[in-house]
Order: sequence, then structure tokens, then C-alpha cells
Amino acid sequence: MTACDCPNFYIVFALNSLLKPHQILLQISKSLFLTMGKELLHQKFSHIFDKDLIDEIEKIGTISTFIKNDIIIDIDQPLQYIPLLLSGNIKILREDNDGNELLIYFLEAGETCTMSLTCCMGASRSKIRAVAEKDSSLIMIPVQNMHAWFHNNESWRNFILESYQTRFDEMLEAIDNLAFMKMDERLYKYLINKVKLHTSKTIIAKHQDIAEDLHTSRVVISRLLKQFENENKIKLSRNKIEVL
Amino acid sequence: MTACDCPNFYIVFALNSLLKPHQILLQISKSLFLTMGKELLHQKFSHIFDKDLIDEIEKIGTISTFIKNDIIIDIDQPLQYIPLLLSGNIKILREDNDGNELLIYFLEAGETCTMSLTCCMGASRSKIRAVAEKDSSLIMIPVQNMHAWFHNNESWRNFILESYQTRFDEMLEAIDNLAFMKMDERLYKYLINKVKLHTSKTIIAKHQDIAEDLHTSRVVISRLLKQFENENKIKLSRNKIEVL
DNA sequence: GAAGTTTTGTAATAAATGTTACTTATTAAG
DNA sequence: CTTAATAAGTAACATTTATTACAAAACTTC
Repeated sequence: MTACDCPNFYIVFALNSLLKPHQILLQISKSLFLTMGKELLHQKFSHIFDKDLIDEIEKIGTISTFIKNDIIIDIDQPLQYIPLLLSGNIKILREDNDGNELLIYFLEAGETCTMSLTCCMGASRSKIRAVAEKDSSLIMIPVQNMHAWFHNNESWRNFILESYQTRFDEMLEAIDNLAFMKMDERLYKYLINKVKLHTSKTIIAKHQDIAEDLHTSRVVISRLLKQFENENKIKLSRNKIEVL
Repeated sequence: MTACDCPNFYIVFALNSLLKPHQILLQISKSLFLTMGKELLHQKFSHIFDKDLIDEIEKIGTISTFIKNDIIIDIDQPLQYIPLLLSGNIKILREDNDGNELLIYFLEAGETCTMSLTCCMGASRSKIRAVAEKDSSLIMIPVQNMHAWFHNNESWRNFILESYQTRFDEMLEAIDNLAFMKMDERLYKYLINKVKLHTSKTIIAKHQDIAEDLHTSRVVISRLLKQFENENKIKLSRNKIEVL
């Protein structure tokens, strides 16, 4: 009997990463898992895609799940699927030759990664790294379908164009941040952004992690965070930042 | 008799800018002017668009010319036309609230400004400034046509997608430059880029202009250029940099 | 709860970039 | 040719960010 024939089996979240002790395996039925995914697909995308397309995505797409910090797509990895984000958040990072990282933007549920669009179009490899910011679920669409839909489905075409536009704006914002803002402003904006994204005043992160996202050093971040605390903008504790 | 009825009249380059003494008015016939534009359209775009589309562009598009340093599109300006670059080069700049500029990328003949695509799609205003880097000619397509073609012409659709991809890559490169490179590297890359673009080893520019493109101060550029000269990478004179 | 590990705090210093102020060179205009 | 305007050179200093080094605090593990 294969896993597929069994109505109840363990869905192991994030098969492509090592599980850490605190990461609990959930015992759910495969059908429940798929139902949840489809539910999310309808919820997040039914106002974007027409009925027929939703049905086709449901039929063709495969659902993948990732836990926090999983690498979803890495740099230079060839892309055969377009991901639609059903739940969670994904951060899109750039890396230089020396391994320095920089956060470019976040993806939220109901969005796609435009980078993967450009890669799939040009049959090239990923230029960015996508990392799960929270536990996340995706529905993956094979490139062939994506191409076909682009030529025969208007709602898909509009979705792609709107995605490009959103991402373009975010890239411009990333450029503005780097070119015109000092590190303290960049950090504060980063904190506010995180708070919005997680709809919680409390950010769970180490100074080191933040330093990597902003491509600076841990000491710089600690220094600035302490300064923010003195200005009563935030409250610091180990692994935790509360934005006031 | 209006200008249009006259077979020979002065085409004033860059009607939207003040002419400087050295800028010569060319006396050419209107029909020659249009013929040249159409010739360029065929030359630069016939391998991109199908025959029918070229014909339609020829019929619908209006040709505009700009001289060096003309502002073609400014920030917050509403966009009703998509420009296709027939000849010359255009630089795309970003500006912050304090008026600081930053060069994002250059456009070459045969390309379009993807920014204007995103703006036209969303019926929003320009987020960037486009400045003629050389004397340039454009063919302008009204937004309505652009929309229609997107839905019924595959070569146009592919052109748009490829434009997005090119521009995306260039935005990523701009981000890399800002995030990972020091000013000396950024400046050297800028010089090399200019040399390639103008297919000439000699760059005609003031240190102040370069400083603005890279969003730094004139003194910093002068210092670094002098350093490059000492390293025999370039040769400096007033308003001129020769790359060796 | 002792020992080890991880995270944060902080000072001292270095390097990169930005600013000010002034001089010198080059070109343009009369 | 002289004067004025513009561009470039340069020194001194300020600010921002990066680096190094180490100590203190907060958690983990046994």
C-alpha cells in the first residue's frame, strides 16, 4: 500500500528540511489537507481568477507546505513551477558572490513570485532565494500551463500583469531604501513592516537575523535597537522585539 | 497655411526644452522625417513584432524627438502613451522627496520603458524620470492600442513580457550595486557602462553629473576619478573622461 | 544549579563616505 | 586679451557604518 492509497497518514511539513525538536508533526488525512488547500485557493484567488481557471488550477496544481525558514527556491535553481501563495509569508532575498544577503520584499497570501515568472519565461534559473517567513502553503503550477493560460485566459493575464506591477513598485522601494535612507530609518521601516506582516506587535528574531536581511552587521543592529529602546519606540528582550 | 500642409519646414527638435546656442535646427522635409522614423521602426522592431503589428504601429504611433538632457517623462506625470525607442538612449532615474536622484538603468533603441507599462496598466502616474542621454527618437503608442494588442497579438504580448524580464534583471542589478558595492566599484561600473552605451572610449560629462546619477557628492567622484587616473584606468580632462 | 551555549551590550577603533571651504585650471564672453 | 564663469583638485574635518574584542545576560542541558 502506498501513501496515496491510505486515507489517513502523516503529512510531514517541509520534507525538504530537517525537522527541529519543536516542530510538531500533524496527523491529518490527505483529503482534509487537500480540502484545506482548495479552500484557501478559493478564498485567496476566486476574486482574481475566473471560475474555469480556478477549477483548472485545482486540478493541475500541487500543494506544497513549508515551515518557517525553509528555503522554497534557491539561487540558480531551475524553475519548472509557478508558485501561488495560499497561506503564510515568504521573503525574497538576493545574495552576492561573497554570500551577503539582502531582503528585497515579502510575499503574502494571494500573491505569486514574479521572479519565478521571469525565470520561467526565459527558461532561466532563479536569481533570488525564497524563504518561508512563517509556515506557508503554496500551490505549484507547471510552466506549460502558465504559458497556455497567458495566451487564452484574460484573468490569468491580468493577474500576471498586476503581479509585475506590484513587484516593480516593491523593487523601486527597495532601491529607494538603499539609495536614500540611513540604516536607522531602514531598520525602523523593517520593524514596522514585520509588525504589519505578522499582525502582531511582537517580532520574534535575533539581531543577527535582522542584520542579514538588511545586509549589515549584528553590532550595528544591536546599537540602533538599543537607541530605539531609549527613545521608547520599542522594548527589547532576548529573541524578541516589541514595537510600541 | 499650417505647418502640416507645407512639404518643407523646420522640425524643431525638442519642442519642450529651451534650445542652447550649440543646438542646430535641421531643415528637413516632414515626409523625410517620417520616412526616417518608419525606417528605424522596421529596423529595430521588425524581428520583434509581426508584419501586421508593425503596420499598425506605423499608422497609429506618433514620432517624437528629444535632444540630449530633455526630460521625456517626469515623476508624477500621467502616462497616456507607451514609448518605443527608435534611436538614441534614455536614462531612467528615481528621485526622493529631497530631490536626490539615482540612475536606475539605461534604455537602448528597440526597447520600451517598462515603467510606463506598469503605469498605464494601473492608470497611475510615472514613478520615474526619463531623460534623453543622447538625442533620441521615440514612437508613442496610445494606451488603448497597447491594451488591445496585449489581448490579441502574440508578438506584442511576448515583447511586453520580455521587456519586463529585462527590466527586472536591471532592477536587481541596481539593487546589487547599491547593497553590495562600494562607491569606487559603482563608479567604475558606471564608466564602463557609459562607454559601452556610446560605443566610444570618451565620456563627455561633468563630475557633478556623475555624482547625481550615483547619488553622491561631486567631491567624492572627483577624488575617486583622480585615484583611477593614478591607477592608469582613465585619463581626465575638463568635461571629459577617457577610459583606457 | 553548574556548566556550557547563545544572544545581547558596549567600547574602542578603522574605514568609507559626506561636507565645507578654498584653490587652481579651463573655457566662454565681452 | 581680460574678465567672468564654470569645472576640477585638494585638504581638513564630520558623520556614518563596519570591525574587533570582550563582558554580561539569558537561556539550555545535564
